[in-house]
Order: sequence, then structure tokens, then C-alpha cells
Amino acid sequence: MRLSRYFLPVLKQTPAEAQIPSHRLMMRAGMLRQEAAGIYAWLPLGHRVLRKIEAIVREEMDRAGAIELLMPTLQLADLWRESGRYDDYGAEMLRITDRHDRELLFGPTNEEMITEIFRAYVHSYKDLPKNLYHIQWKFRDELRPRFGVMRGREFLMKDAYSFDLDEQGGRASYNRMFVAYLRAFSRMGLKAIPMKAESGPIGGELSHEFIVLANTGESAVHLDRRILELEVPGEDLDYEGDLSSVVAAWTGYYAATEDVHDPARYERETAAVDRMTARGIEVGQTFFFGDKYSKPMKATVTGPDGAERAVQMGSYGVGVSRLVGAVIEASHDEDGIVWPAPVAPFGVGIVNLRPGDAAVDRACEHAYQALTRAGLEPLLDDTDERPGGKFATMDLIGLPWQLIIGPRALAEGKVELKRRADGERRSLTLAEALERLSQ
RNA sequence: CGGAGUGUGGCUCAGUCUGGUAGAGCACCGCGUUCGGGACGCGGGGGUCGCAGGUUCGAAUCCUGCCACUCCGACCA
Repeated sequence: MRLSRYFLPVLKQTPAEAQIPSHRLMMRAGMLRQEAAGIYAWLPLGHRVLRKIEAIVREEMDRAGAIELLMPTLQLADLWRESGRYDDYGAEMLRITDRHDRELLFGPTNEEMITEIFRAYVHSYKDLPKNLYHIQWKFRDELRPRFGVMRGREFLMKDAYSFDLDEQGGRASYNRMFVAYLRAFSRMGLKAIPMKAESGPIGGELSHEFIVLANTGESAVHLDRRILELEVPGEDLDYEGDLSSVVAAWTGYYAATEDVHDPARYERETAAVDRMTARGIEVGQTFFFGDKYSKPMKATVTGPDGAERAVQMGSYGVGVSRLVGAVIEASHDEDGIVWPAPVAPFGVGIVNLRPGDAAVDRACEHAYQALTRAGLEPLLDDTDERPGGKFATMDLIGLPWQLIIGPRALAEGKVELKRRADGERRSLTLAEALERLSQ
């Protein structure tokens, strides 16, 4: 992409309403525009990051055997009356009436609908297990939206739903999602720690929250720091095999959010040197709730013994749009965002320090073509902005690499390659820089 | 929803107390000089002062109602 043709409205001043780093930086970097309380338009740069995070989540879900579909945002109230949640959910659910006075709602989650779909087609244990998911916009009418995309009212969520014949199968499905989450968050450059959780209005007794550690996180967490040393399974992991040992390892150390923290147990189970208190952001939650929905909604299958039984279900959510904020909270400095490469909106920024200078233009164009061919998604700053402004913008939007091409160094055959994460700069020939970037 | 605030050009804000017909910086447009870490000069454009009503000769300013947004708290991917 050429910056002169792109849509990147960066701000020099921070909008007054932005309180936390991710919100401030998303506004300043031209990623986001607020349209109403907790409701945002994703500008092109933000949208690219959102799509990258979504793609990672999708790949890991597919790898774990989940099957993607897409359900509507609007749901019939009657469906929610079947599960009894239409009244239970309260004011957080946005209720809508259409022109025929039919009662609808903007979905805050999809347990009811997926159960309705499942029961319409699946009747035999031979068709189990199944795990269906979608990535779709949700609406929850928060009392107080805040922190930008971290607590919006409209948000993009990946929600998966597993169906099994019995509890043992259900736990195996749960474990597959658990491990997929470890992998997905790790690929985004995040340290996400599973913590035992209350299941809240979703229900069930087995549940984990996945908490990303970040100084500015919304809740305090207490954990055994040894959990940070655990290795995330590689992509060669066999999801058909027994994953309980992986889950056991990751749940074997004390880790709890403030609201379920048990100081006595904490002191009993951890050595003083291993205790760590930090702040965290919840980016995902897994639930196993058995027949809570399948029973009232009559989602049953016939088992091998010929008897009908309600399927065992779990649901698994990831806050995709929140993750954009979470990544920034976990990775930024005083100059701006520092994107982990896998979620960076562009792979490298090429800075043309003197547009109009034939030699510089030619070198930039060559770099742009080569990096595009290499799949690195370069962003070429070919605008007339002054060099200082270009550097500030590049640092702000936080691309992993900056390739700086100007007349002075170029006269000596050199360009500068700067790594955003640590600020390391190297003077190289253009060929060397392109070689380095392509590795 | 309880408490506290804020709405003035695209952004950050002054002006409101004490009523007299709207300002600054940044951004934007033109010309020129510049150009390796957010340039400078000159000229220029842009505002129903959140909305509605009221008081007044006169309202951004005073009064009433409404709306939106922000912050603290309780609730949550």
C-alpha cells in the first residue's frame, strides 16, 4: 500500500475521551472512530489488524476440528424463551421490535440458536462429536462501556459450540478448545493464562478464563509464575489424541482472578518466590455446561443402546475485537504501538525521505515491489510530509520494521533498517536490507 | 442505574462567573523558502456555540426541559 493513496488519519493530539493506552493509540494511529458509546467504526488500519487476529483464531479453530458457519445477529425472542434466558438476561440484551410487532433481539451470544440448528439435523450418536463456530458481531448493552474496544457494546466474537454424546466426550472437546486457545493467543504474541472461572449466566461448572497479562489490565490476578515457563503445543499437535495432560499441566499451577482468589489456597500451593500478582485482560472463556441447553431445548440423539439422551455441550468464546486492544496493552511504548509481527497491519514501512528525488524514488519503488512479492505487505510512505513527521507516524503505527531511504545515505549506497521492537538501526545496502527482511 | 462532569470549526481548548453578536494552537487550501526525528513566512477557507423553549433591546453566556458523551461505583467477551 502507498500511504499517499491510503486512508490513515493519524492524530497528533489524543482525543479527550481516551483513557487507557490501547484506546489512545488506536485513536491516534487512525485505527478507530467512535460512533456512539461503546460502538466503533474500524478504520482501514484497525480493520487490517482485526482481520489478522480473526484469521489466526480461525486457523486454530479449524486445526482443532471446529467447523465454521455464520449465524445472524438478530434472533427471535421465542428461541430465548425456550431456554428461559429471555427474562434472565436482563437489560444487557438489546431487544428490538420489527414492523409486525415481532419481538427480536440483537444476539449477545448464540447458545440457543446453535442448539436449534443442531437439533434440527443431528439425531444419531454416530454424528458426534461436532464443534460448530462462527465469528460474528455481538451486542451487549453494557451499563458503562469504556476503554475503547476493550469494553464496547458491539464487539466481534468467535464463539464455538461443542456437542458430545457423554461427559467424557464433552471434556475431550473442551480440552481441544482449551489447547486451541493456548495456541491462538500465543501466535498473537500474548501470554495468556487459563484461570479457573465462574461460569456466570452461561452456566455449567467447568470454566476457564484466558487472561492476558498486561500492566493496564482491568483486573488483578494472582498466579504461580512457573506457569509462565510452560510451553505452548506446536502446530504438529495431534488433536485426535489425548490432550488431558496438556490441560493438566496448564491448570496445575495456581492462577486466579481477584474475584475467585483464595489466599489460603494460594499460600498452601505456591512457594513464596513463585507468587506473582499482576494485572490481566480476559480475552477468552471456555465453558462446559452439559445439558443445560440441550435438555430444555430437546437437542437429543439416539445412543448406541437405542436410548435418546440430551447432548453434552460446551461453548467457547474469544473476544476478537477486544484482542486488538489487548495486544496493544501488552505491547506498546511511549512512541506508539509495537505490533507483534503476526498481527501487524503491514509487515514493513518504507520511508521515502525525499519524494521527487529520482534516485530515492527509484530505490523505494524497487523495495516496494520486492517486498510485495515476498509477501511482506509493505506500506510505502511516499507523501510530502517532513521526515520528522514520517518517523513519528511509523513509530506510532508500530510496524515491525522500517526501511528508511533518503538521499544522503543512498548517495553512499546505503539505507537504514530499523526494528521497531528494540529500536535497533542498521545501515545496510538496499539489497542487504531486502535480504534481511525476506528471511 | 447511583454519584460527578463535559458539549464552542476536523482535533485540543479559551471565552460562560460579570449578556453586547466568537477566538487561539494544531489540521486544511494557495504561494514561496525549506527538507535525515512532528519546519518557517505571507495570504486564505471553515463554526445553526449539542437540541428545543423561555427571559432580554440583545444570549455561547441567564432560566427550564431534553439529548449525547466522559469519569467514579455496582455488572460483564
